[in-house]
Amino acid sequence: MCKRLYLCSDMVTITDIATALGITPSTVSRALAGNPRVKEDTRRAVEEKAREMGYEPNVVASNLRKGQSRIVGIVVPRIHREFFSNVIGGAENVLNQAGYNVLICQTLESAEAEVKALRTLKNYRVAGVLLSHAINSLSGNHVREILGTTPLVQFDRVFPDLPGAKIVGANCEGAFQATMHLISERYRRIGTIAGYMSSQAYVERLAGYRLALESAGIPYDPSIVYENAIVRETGYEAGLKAIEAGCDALYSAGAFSALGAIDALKEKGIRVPEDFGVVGTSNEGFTSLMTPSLSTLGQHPFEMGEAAARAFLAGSSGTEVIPMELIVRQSSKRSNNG
Amino acid sequence: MCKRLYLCSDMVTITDIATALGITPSTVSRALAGNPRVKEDTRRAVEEKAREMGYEPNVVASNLRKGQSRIVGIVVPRIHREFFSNVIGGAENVLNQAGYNVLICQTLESAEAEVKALRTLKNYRVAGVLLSHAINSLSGNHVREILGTTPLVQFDRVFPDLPGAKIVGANCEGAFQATMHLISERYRRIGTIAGYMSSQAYVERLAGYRLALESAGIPYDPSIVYENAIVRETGYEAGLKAIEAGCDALYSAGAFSALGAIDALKEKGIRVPEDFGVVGTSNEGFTSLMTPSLSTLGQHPFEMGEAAARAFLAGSSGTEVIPMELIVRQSSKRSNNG
DNA sequence: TTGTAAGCGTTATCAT
DNA sequence: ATGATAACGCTTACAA
Repeated sequence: MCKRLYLCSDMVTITDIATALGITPSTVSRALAGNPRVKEDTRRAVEEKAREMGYEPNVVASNLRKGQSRIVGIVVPRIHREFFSNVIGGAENVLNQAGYNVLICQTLESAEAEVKALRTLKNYRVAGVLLSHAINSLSGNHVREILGTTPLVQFDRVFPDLPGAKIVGANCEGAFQATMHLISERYRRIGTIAGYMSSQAYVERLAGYRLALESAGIPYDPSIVYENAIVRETGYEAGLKAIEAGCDALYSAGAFSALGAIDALKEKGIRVPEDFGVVGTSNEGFTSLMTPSLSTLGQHPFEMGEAAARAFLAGSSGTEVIPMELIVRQSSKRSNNG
Repeated sequence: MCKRLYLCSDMVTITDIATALGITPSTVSRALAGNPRVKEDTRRAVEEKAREMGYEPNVVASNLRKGQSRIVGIVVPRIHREFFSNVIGGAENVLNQAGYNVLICQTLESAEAEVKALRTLKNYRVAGVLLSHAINSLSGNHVREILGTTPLVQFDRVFPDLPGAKIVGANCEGAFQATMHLISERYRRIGTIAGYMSSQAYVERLAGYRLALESAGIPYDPSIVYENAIVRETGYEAGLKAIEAGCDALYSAGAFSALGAIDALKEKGIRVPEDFGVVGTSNEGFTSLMTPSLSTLGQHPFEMGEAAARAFLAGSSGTEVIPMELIVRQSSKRSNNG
């Protein structure tokens, strides 16, 4: 019925190869593993037979025996966010080259889903975990308790109290720069869509914003700090409030929330950037395509992913800071009649 | 040194629980697996001890023993494309609920990477594979040879000759509708950015485009069919050529290529939609945000992912067609003056 | 250079 | 209801 008999039985084992060759599984294992303690002839014979029989190694068995796997788990809030999918891309890039595969979990910003994902990864005895926690996530202690001794690299959204490698953006410096830019463009009442204060990244951005104001002699006004989820809808609401509050600019700690704010401004007939300046955060693809194009504090997600992967591979436990880069586009650039 | 001794040794096994309780691993296994053939008291004792010792099951061992895993591999060209990350999201949604986890691989449109990914998944003895092949991918036969008897669900970009479940968009109907829309908006010389003819999805879109033209009595003109990669740059080039060729509209089989075409039109001072209509494919987020906003043939990636996952779970081998939906925005909507 | 044998942690079969 | 035992496929001392 079936021409290539070997391929059909599907699950060829090293024992099958061994018996076919009249040798033992150990030798086959060694030959296939590139162990030098095996005759050149034998190795060739084994390799040929393996190919002929369509052998594919069973990494499950191999992992069990070796007590380790070549899978790295990546846990992110949502994979369809460009920022995160690029982080994943960068990490995968480095990890694949090092012989690792990647198991991706998304938490959809749910703390319970995060716990479940971490537990699942632990149960697979993954070699390590790269984590960016859900916005309202549990404490660092809890993560550590689930993960036990599994190596952990945190990125972007990190628990500062949790030991181990961390890759973070230069949030404070970046927000400082973004806010200074708005000031230098002669905006004077600058509010901020600050994000969730449960996450260190947003705390730092707020700090940078505040620092910029104060260094320019502008008093910090908590009434125009909008602590919100950084999605389009909440950005829209913050935009409305900022208008009410007499703001003429907003620094948003997110990109989609900046978009929402611009929705509100357009709706109210307020011109951007002439009457109102907006700078967002994260260089999502749409930011350069919308009208007015959105000035934004670009992160380097691909590099962040690469850095996280390298930190895992190196077993590092330090904190690496990835610079941010202010990309000035239309939404914050007043015409030059200064 | 360490307070919670159990948590520190990290790898508690059912044998540890068994000895701690003075029973055998078999009983512990049964208790944990919810096997009814175990006394209620014992079950409770085991569960408590397991919790107390911080036991986490070793799914690697379990998988090896059971000869199957609860991992489903998903292979896509690039995860950062919204279309694919939404497919993944939909599939993950369904699969997680069914107790499966998802191993994601991206091929970056490279046939070799695809082979490697499939082989890796096979080596992990995944329960199944959901695949959207790289644009210049190998033949269906080759896929089947690598995967052996591993269940396969193809989606979006499928090999028609390969047996098994397929989830596809209504490409022909959709492209027909998109092109008819351009015709009804009184565009008359309509070109197309057709994509790679090595992929069935694009072949079908081209067929739909052609069908629409012919049904409207417009001759099909191969000289304004631009078979290209559907990225922004090639879209730009196609846009330039379409202008040269005297077109007044383009149906693009991709979204980014439509964007590129509009780049070219803007550069040449040609007004969209007044002088030139454009419809793209795939409802990427940016399409609604750009100016002019891009009319596009929306797919339903999330639903496609769900359908693929369900097809896997059901062991189905039929072809399911996910409808497409024309979203008319500015880029193809001429002002209403007759 | 190769074979023998034990074991990774779990589950399934067969006894008891 | 529980225990003993083997097995999943692979790796690795240790022995030969």
